[in-house]
Amino acid sequence: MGRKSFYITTPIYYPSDKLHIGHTYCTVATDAMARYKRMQGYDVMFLTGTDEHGQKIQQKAEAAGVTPQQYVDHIVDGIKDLWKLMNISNDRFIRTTDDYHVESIKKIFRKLYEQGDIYKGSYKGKYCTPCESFWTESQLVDGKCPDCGREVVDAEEEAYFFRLSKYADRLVAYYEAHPNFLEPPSRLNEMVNNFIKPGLEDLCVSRTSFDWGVQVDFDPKHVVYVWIDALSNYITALGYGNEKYHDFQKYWPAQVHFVGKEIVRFHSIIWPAMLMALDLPLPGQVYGHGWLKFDGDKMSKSKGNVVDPVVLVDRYGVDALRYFLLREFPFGADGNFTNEALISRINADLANDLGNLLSRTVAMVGKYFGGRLPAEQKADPMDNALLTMAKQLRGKYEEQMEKYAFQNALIEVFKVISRANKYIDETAPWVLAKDETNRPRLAAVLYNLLECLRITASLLVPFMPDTAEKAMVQIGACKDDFSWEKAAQLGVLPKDVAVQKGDALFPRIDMEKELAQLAKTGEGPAKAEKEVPAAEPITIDEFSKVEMTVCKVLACENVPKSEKLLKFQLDDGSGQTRQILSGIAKYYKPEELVGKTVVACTNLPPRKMMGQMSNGMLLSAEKDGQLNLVMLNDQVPAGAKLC
RNA sequence: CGCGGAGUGGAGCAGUCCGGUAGCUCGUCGGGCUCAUAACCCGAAGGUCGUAGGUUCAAAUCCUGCCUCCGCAACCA
Repeated sequence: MGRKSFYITTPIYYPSDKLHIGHTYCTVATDAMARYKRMQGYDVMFLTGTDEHGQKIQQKAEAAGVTPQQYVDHIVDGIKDLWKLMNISNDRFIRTTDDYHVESIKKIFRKLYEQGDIYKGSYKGKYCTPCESFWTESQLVDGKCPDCGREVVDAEEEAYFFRLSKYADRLVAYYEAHPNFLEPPSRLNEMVNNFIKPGLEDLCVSRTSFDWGVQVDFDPKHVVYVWIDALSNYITALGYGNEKYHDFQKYWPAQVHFVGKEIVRFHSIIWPAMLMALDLPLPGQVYGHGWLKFDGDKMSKSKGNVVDPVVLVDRYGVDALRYFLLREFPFGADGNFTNEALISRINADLANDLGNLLSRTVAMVGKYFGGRLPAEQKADPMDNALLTMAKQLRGKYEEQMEKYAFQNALIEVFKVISRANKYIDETAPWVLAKDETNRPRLAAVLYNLLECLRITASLLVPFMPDTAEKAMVQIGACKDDFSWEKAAQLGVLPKDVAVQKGDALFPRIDMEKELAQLAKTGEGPAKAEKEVPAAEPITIDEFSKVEMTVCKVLACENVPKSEKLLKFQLDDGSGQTRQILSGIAKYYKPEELVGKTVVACTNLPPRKMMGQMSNGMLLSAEKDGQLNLVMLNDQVPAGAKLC
């Protein structure tokens, strides 16, 4: 009963697409932490889930021809399967479409409204009647609709706002009083400089432009926007505002929210302010972990470099991937994912060091003692270096784990594994085995090795649960021998312990073959997945709607502060100069284009970029990162239409 | 002057807050061992710590300028 509680969360993921290795990374880290705390005896609540509302889902569902609920149900099933595959031990899984969550959100919204922290306001702006679009002053172009260029009228769109500004001072005071609230600290500076110092504005917390969300019950035209809907999951999942669960008192406030650095802002500013408004305690810490990049590039679907965890697990096993993710990358900083690094880790650490240590130790017990050690054993001073290290390991490990420094915790564990391998060399059991009189000494050496394996394997449980269990069976230990308490003790296994030879924990991987294999499957799975839907046929009528006009470049210049844009003044044969912006600054210098004959699509709606109008699109040809502007023979006159 | 991060032996990183023998992993080379998953153990080579100044008895570490790379934001119709 009196057990201390530990509440830890992942973000709730947005199921508009399949999850990738980045989500897996965060969830695995949270899982390792949760398992570690359980091992220490905490009453752990580990929550993950999905954030299922919003316009994007609604649109995707429409495109797929299903209801939003059907759409998310399908993806969420996949997410749950993935967590099962990754051996994630979450205690709860919250979906923002769950009834109890919806009920809580309505209550929270109403409460904040009634106490004045949410008020009904409006975006003042302009409305373009033909386009049925709402624009703010700053979006207008020359005072006209940025889409169609027509006149707009004054209009107001009503929305509910959260008084975020009211909490700015309290937030700053809180950060000062709790310097560890946001880790790593560099992220806090970013928040304060970027968002708080310039002044916090009240936050729009409802929408009328789509309806896939929690309806505001006292004003059904509105749905609650993501901030309140999603962030509140951390408390609704405990039963705040609903009757589904009843352990809010027990677990809140959370010890830590693990989040990606892209959403640190919401968790370190909006979420605390909301909690302040609800008069609830703040979470102990928000930890913004880094991102995984792939061969140096940011992962993104469009680059086709998204790593699929399912494929990696199929090839190397779940524990290898879990280990790699937490060992290779410092948790707070960005990391670079490469297949070479993954295989190299598996071979060097898991196969050569850990797996081989287990294998050779168990093999020797089998070979020299038929699988069971004799109780008569003889210690030696040369054992001390190893045994001391093993005994002190738990302390060092704990120190790192408390800082969420998973990679350092694992380094400590593997130092002992490494030392044990060296110990085998120092003691040379195969030499001892040649002389019957050395049997007690030989038995002691092997016993010490088994004890080191027991301690290290038990501390690896949070990281590699399956592997640790396999090791446990092989060294003849039982569950009880793997407790947190016994991880700091020696002499736990019975002196006459019996081992059980098993399969290699991690077979060595042939790096070259494997890389070739991965390349064949297409840079990992990503390329295979990137199936471009077959171009949809269009009719000749549709095609002929596109107006393409030959233009002469009159002038061309860079757009200030823009990396990508060039600004063109074109003669399109109409007698008027046409301005077009094009994102090709990386490929062309402005001066080399003057006088050229180019082709533009001239019946696109005007569009504003970097504060300037663009009336059309220049045609270019792109392949593999190479881009060429379509240029025609200079004989072709301006104004000629392509047909 | 939008915000932020990073430049350390062939590769990937630690060390930078709190100046004082430049450390780890992989790779390379040489040696040892044979219990083990061609694994393990020992040793060696290899670095003007991006660059130019400054502070100091002393700078990878503190200060200033510059260069390069990366992310975020706004643009890539």
